Amino acid sequence: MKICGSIWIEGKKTTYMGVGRMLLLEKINKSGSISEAAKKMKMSYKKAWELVDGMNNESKKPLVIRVSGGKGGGGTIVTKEGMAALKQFKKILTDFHKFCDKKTKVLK
Amino acid sequence: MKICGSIWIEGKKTTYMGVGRMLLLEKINKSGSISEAAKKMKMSYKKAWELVDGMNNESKKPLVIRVSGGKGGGGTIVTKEGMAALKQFKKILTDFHKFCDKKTKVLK
DNA sequence: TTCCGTTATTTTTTAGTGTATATAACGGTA
DNA sequence: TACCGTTATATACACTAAAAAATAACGGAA
Repeated sequence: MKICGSIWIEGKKTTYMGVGRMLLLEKINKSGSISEAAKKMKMSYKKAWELVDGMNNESKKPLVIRVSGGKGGGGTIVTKEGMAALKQFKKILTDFHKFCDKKTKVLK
Repeated sequence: MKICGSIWIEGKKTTYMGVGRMLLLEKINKSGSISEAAKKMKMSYKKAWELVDGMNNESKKPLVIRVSGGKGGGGTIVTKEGMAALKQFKKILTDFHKFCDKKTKVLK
């Protein structure tokens, strides 16, 4: 028996940040491309684009900046705000895992 | 912005206890019937039966006892162990809600 | 024996969600 | 201008998960 769970940050209309979005942002940050990140995630480009678009809409300042056309066809970079959001959520996530582990020990 | 989440107790093969199962058990306890509880939950009987069956399988001692046929067609009662499991999970749930509220306040 | 309402099980239908596919738009570079 | 690889967008398809529906099994009571 083990306590499991999931946690996320809810915005006005949709989810602002969650585990999937976190992993996606990290891969965008590494590759500089939504399409590349989507491949790594084994996720359709459309799905990845929707997640990114949703996050940007929920945030005052965009978490990523997307460029279409130009050198190399364009690309996507994670902004300072995006990196901060990542850090913030990771902290919440580790605390949540601690919470679950603690509750699991009490369980039996 | 608000921290949201869900939490449950995972057994060996499937979920042992969660919010849906908790509500279902409570309604079975009131009505003495899976089919009646399923109606209240606006859930198909099959789904309710599968949840109940799964819980019983995950537990050493059954959380409910089911009787098919007989007076009134049969029925289902929640055992002492079932009530204890309910109480245990409710405690975890309220602590989890506190956790989320606390994290939401820190959020900004 | 027949009736009743429940549990138990199988099959069919439906709804929703993600994927695949195709196409357009973009804008710097050669 | 033509090319390139990306972002952006629409449409059609596939698949899964849930619900709905239909049927069987059960066992006490009349």
